[in-house]
Amino acid sequence: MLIRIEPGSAVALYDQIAAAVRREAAAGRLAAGDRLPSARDVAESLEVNLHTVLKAYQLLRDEGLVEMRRGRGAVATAKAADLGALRDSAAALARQARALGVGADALAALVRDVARESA
Amino acid sequence: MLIRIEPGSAVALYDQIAAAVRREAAAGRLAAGDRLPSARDVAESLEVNLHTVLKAYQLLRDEGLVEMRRGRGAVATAKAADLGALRDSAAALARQARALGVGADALAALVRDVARESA
DNA sequence: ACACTGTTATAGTTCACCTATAACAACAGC
DNA sequence: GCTGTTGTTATAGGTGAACTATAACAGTGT
Repeated sequence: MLIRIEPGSAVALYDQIAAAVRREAAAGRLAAGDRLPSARDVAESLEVNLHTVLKAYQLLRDEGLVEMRRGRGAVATAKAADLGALRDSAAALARQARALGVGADALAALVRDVARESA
Repeated sequence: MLIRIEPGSAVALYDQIAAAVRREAAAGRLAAGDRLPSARDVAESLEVNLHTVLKAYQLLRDEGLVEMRRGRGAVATAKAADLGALRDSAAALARQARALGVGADALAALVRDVARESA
């Protein structure tokens, strides 16, 4: 499983890591039960602190995409696989936004706002 | 024009203010040429620093939603009105996400990620 | 037993965010 | 032209999240 980050980006490192995992799930490359690479491995690979990776994993756990236990690691849930359809819809929205000249950050802010209203 | 914020929220104040303006635009309550309330007025009204409001306005300017000049204030552009259709699509996506149990923040992160890929 | 995993604790650094104050420059209206 | 309003720029300080570093702890699988 490939995780890449941009160290100089404005988005937090743990957010980038979580997003990378979400992307994998949404692309259908994460079946229920699949193990994520250990936090220590990812930390070493990305040259990042262990806690930063764990924070990303815990964020995904709060979202219900993975389950975590000591000794066993982080395991993808059934919910993770459901993200595929959502990603397709999101891509359609992104195309529409791009046609209107609306950037990624602005669109994300709008979506977050709308999603919170209906919550 | 009504702008409300949550002081204790995790999202930055200037982001909340910008989101409130985007919401107004997306709801069709901002025609091209309409003036936004002056930054000083908003700052006093929200009990927030002037710079915080100006940062929100400058963010909207970078997105092309408003134009700003000294003495004249911030004025909505034609692009602001186009957000209506986008908001409808975003609402549909939000419903789909909600059905899958995906939260607002996770959805926003996914959308930002997808939108950046296609950029 | 042993190596591996996440969990928790403590402590320090860095930097975005927010505030506060002040002066400056362009526009609108009288 | 004068005056008040507006955004712009500058400087400075406080606060908290993010990130790092190190260490010890506690389940899990082999």
